[in-house]
Formats: sequence, C-alpha cells, structure tokens
Amino acid sequence: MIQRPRGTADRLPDMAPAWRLVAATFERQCELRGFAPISTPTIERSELFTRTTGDATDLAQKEMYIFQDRGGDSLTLRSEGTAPVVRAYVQNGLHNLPQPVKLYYITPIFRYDRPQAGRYREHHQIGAEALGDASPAVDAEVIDLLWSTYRTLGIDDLQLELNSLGDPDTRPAYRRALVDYFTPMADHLDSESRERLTSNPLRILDSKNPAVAELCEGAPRSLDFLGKPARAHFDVLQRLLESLEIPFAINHRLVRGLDYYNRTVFEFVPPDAGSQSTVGGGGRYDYLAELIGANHVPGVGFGSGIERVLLNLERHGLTARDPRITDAYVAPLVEAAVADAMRLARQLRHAGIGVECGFRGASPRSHLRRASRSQARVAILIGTRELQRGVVALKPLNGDAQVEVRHADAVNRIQAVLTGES
RNA sequence: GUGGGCGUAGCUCAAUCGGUUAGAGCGUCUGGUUGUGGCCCAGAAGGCUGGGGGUUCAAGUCCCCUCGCUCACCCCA
Repeated sequence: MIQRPRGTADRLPDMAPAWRLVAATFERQCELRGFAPISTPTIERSELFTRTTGDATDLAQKEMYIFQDRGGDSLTLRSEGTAPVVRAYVQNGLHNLPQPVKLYYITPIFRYDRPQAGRYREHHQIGAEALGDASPAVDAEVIDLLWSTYRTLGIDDLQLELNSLGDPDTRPAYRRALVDYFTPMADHLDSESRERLTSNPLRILDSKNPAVAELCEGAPRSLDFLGKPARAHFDVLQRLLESLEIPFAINHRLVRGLDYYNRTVFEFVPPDAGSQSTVGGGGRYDYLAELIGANHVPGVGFGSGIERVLLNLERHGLTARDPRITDAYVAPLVEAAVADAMRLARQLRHAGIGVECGFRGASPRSHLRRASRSQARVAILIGTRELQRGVVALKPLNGDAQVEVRHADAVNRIQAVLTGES
C-alpha cells in the first residue's frame, strides 16, 4: 500500500471542527484589526529563503525542501511564512498603500525534519505581518492579535516571553561580547555550541543543554547592548503591553531560530514546557527586505503552528462542534425512485434545506437507519406506491406521525415540519 | 542526523513455552418486520499479523534488514 509521506497527516472529517474553530477565530481577530488575507505560492525561488533565513541556521542547512524544476530553476517549498509575504509586498508595490500594510495568512509550511510529537514535515501556520511602519505600537498590535486569538480560543495560560536583539549597528559589539565571554569556557560547551561560537554565537543562548544553560546565566545580555533608538523602542513596547494588560516576561536567552530578526522578538510557550513547546513566535525584521534586494521596509509579524494550537486546545479540554446542516434525508425505496429523490433533494437545497439523498433503492429499514444516524430531522420516503400516486411519505424522525403529501407540495410541507409548524 | 519503545481487522485490543483453521468488542453491511429509524437479537463482510529475508519439523511470537508510528536528543511552529 502506498502510504502518505512521512511527517505528513491526513485531516479527517472529525478533525475539521477544531481546525475551523482555530482558523475562524484567527480570521475574526485579524479582520477586527484591519488585517487582510494574503496568500503566496507554495513554491518560491530558493534564494528567497536561503538569503533571508541565515546560512548558519538549521532550517537553511538541512531542513528545506529544495528541488530543481524541469527548467533547471531551484525552487523551495515554503519553509517559513514571513519572507514570501515581504517578497509579495515588494513585488506588488504594496508600499503605495497606507502604511503599515497589515496582512495575515493560513498556510502549510514544509520542513524536512524528523517527525515527533507536535512536529511535522508539513505543518500549518496562522501568521500575520505588518509592513511599512517601524513604531513599537505596531509590535504591540501584532502581539495583541496573537494573544487575543489564543485567549478567544480559551487558551489562557501561555507565557509571553520577550526580548530585544537590537539593531545591526550594535549587533557586532554584542556578538563580540558573547564570544569573549564563552571562549574561555569553550571546553565546557558542547560541540554544537562550540561550533556556534564562530558561526552564530547568539544561538548558544538558545541551547537547552543544562550545562550550557548554566553558563549562559552570566552571559552578556542583548538588552545591555541596545542602541538608544532600540532601547526606546523596547521601553515603549513594554509600556504598551502593560497598558493592554498583556502579561509578559523578559527572557534574555530568547533569540529565535531565524537570523533576520532585529529588535523585538517574542514567543508564546505553555507552562509545562515540553520539547516542542513554542506555540507561536515572531518579531521585528526591519532589514529583511534589503536581503532580497528591495528598499528598506520595516516589518513585524509572527507565525503560530495550528497543530500546536490544537494540542493546547486539547490540553484545556476544549472541543469544537460541527455546525449541523443536514435537516432532511430523502430515501428512494426502489431504483425507479432515485431520479425523483434526487430532484426533490435539489428542490429542498434550493430552498436552503440541507439534504442527504440515498443513492439506491433499498428497504425503508436501511434508509431510516441511515437517516437517523445522519443529523436529519425528517425523512422523505419515495417508493412504488408514492410514485404511482404522485406523493411522498414525510416522516419526522422525532416520533411524530408520518404523513403523505403531494409531490408538488413537498418542499413547503417539509419546510413547515422543520420549522415546527407542521 | 543520533538513540530508545512499539507495529495483529476501519478503531481499541486478545492469542499460554514457538504448536491445529489468528479471536473479541466497537464500527460497517444484511436480516429478525413481503414498506418503516434509534434499543435489542442474529448473520456476514473485513487480516499477506507493516514489508522483506533468516532460524526452526513448526514463527503473530525468535534473529537481521527495511518502512511506519512514537518518545527523547536536536531543532522549531
């Protein structure tokens, strides 16, 4: 048997209500703030991701789905949400709109990684980006959007962690300070962290190795290296979050896995922090546009994994129910009644009634069994007798008496039964 | 990419020390009612025991490989 590719998932009907709830809640929160939907191609030119993600990141080094198309171009399956949106903003001249341009998306993300709880090779993210405005209020708005989405869903115990990485002009000094700090203790670092000492010192802070983590305690803090504007930006953001009553905690070791971030970075993590704990995260990326050859465009945004949001919904025992739309079941009792049954079903649907139609002549028993297992409140039986006399048998499934109505009156009578007038 | 655990029907699980024709519940379908649902009862369908190789008189059971799931590392959402 051919099976689905590793790390992918089939989403079956019984999972749909929860997915819809997450998507609908997020969309609603976006629309309430004037964020508009955008969607970009599933494939992009590989340079878009390789140039923005950062050479030293795991994502760029080993997790991208990269391939050559038949014309020899190198393409990559979307490995993260932000760069394509920035590309689309630039390419479509969205800087001509009032700034910031506020966008949101719900999209699959592909990363070649070993599957694990809460980790997939294809996962889905809700995400939002606000482009063209560098003020800290935009950061606060974006964080508020994600926070409100979680809260509206009923997930109220995620911890918001916050940090500022400063700007490119102060980054080298911080980087040097980290190298100076860690180099003397290089022998105590694990091999991975030692490598990062030269490739990407900031990411040493991110290590979950307890021994390394301990060494990080005394490490220089990025907040102490912020330039004046970044310092002011971070201060204002904190005041805004306080005024919005969004609780947060400064995490000096929060650096994020993509290199394009500057100033604000944030993550939402559950209290019982497991390994795949981050539910959503993001930050500011004022220099990302330049990396893809465009003019300066400040931006801030986030991505949040839908599968992980769902995990947290379950953790809270929250469930979603499907909207009930099948009101009637039309049952052809003989093969000759199938055509009439399907015609009646269409008339009912035209009148706005949800209808399931039996597809083959079968016993009333089997049709009614099926009907009562659907959500239908009324069954319409059409057999030889009904065909001969131009009527249909209308049977409410709540135990009320079955009635016979003329075929021509069927739609009105069924409507009456469904609205309880009968 | 590294390491551990686990793969038996659509689902949840049995199957003695390696021993006959791999079972049950749920679900599905059909019937019990020559045209009437839910409950109940009966019957049926449904398995290359994940796949391949090996050991053995004999393998669901032991060994190897492989694929998948899962947990941890790592990484991230």
